[in-house]
Amino acid sequence: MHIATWNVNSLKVRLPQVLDWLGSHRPDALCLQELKLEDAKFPLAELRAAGYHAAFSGQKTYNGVAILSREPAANVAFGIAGFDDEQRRVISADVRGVRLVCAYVPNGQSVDSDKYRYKLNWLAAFSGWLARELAAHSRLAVLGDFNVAPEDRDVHDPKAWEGQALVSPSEREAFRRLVGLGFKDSFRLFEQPEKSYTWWDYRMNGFGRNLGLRIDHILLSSDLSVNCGSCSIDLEPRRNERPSDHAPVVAEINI
DNA sequence: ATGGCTATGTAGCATAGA
Repeated sequence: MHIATWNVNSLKVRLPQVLDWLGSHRPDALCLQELKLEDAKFPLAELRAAGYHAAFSGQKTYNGVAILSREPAANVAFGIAGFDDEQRRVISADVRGVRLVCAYVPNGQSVDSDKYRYKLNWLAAFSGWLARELAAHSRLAVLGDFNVAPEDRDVHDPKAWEGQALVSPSEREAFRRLVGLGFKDSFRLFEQPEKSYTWWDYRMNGFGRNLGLRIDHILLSSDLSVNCGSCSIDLEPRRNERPSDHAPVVAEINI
């Protein structure tokens, strides 16, 4: 079973690339973030024609998440139970007996902003809810744009980023606490190339110079992680014309 | 170097992203 996550930064703009990618990789499930479109404009027919079902939670202009799957998803749920949030950032569903949580964690902007406080509150609520989800689903995967680079090796220039949003100690602590509920960062289960990142700034030829951050992750519960055969970042779509600023991450689970 | 680039909403720029 192959599962993947990709922040597409507008599904409207990136739809041809998503369809291409689905065609060449045929994942069992693909989690998308930053759809930036309302549900009425979700390209269901095009995805169905490509052989994929979709569960989605969209929003005009901002946010929006979806789970695409070859087999229809079951038990679709929206948001974080017990945490009221206008922003469409979480969708969950069962695909082939695995509980998938697709998440778009807030960016946080800067550490002295309201958005940063919202991010930390959001992560606390997310962790509390995931603890309950983990108790209910032994086969649980959390995929998405976490907007946290967990360690200095996930940052192209740790000195330059020190103390900023995405790498600040409080965010990293929140990420560690979340993983500590009983997950593995699937990417770190394996030997990986140095300077592996999933996001690069559009400006200053960030991708060409590999000035990136690893902020998109696939977290696996113990029952899944022991059966994880690989996890890798697919750099190819970042080389496309009009690319998303994020690259997809793919994990293979032998179940 | 507080710039640089992209997408959206909406009509010349503002906001957001990371």
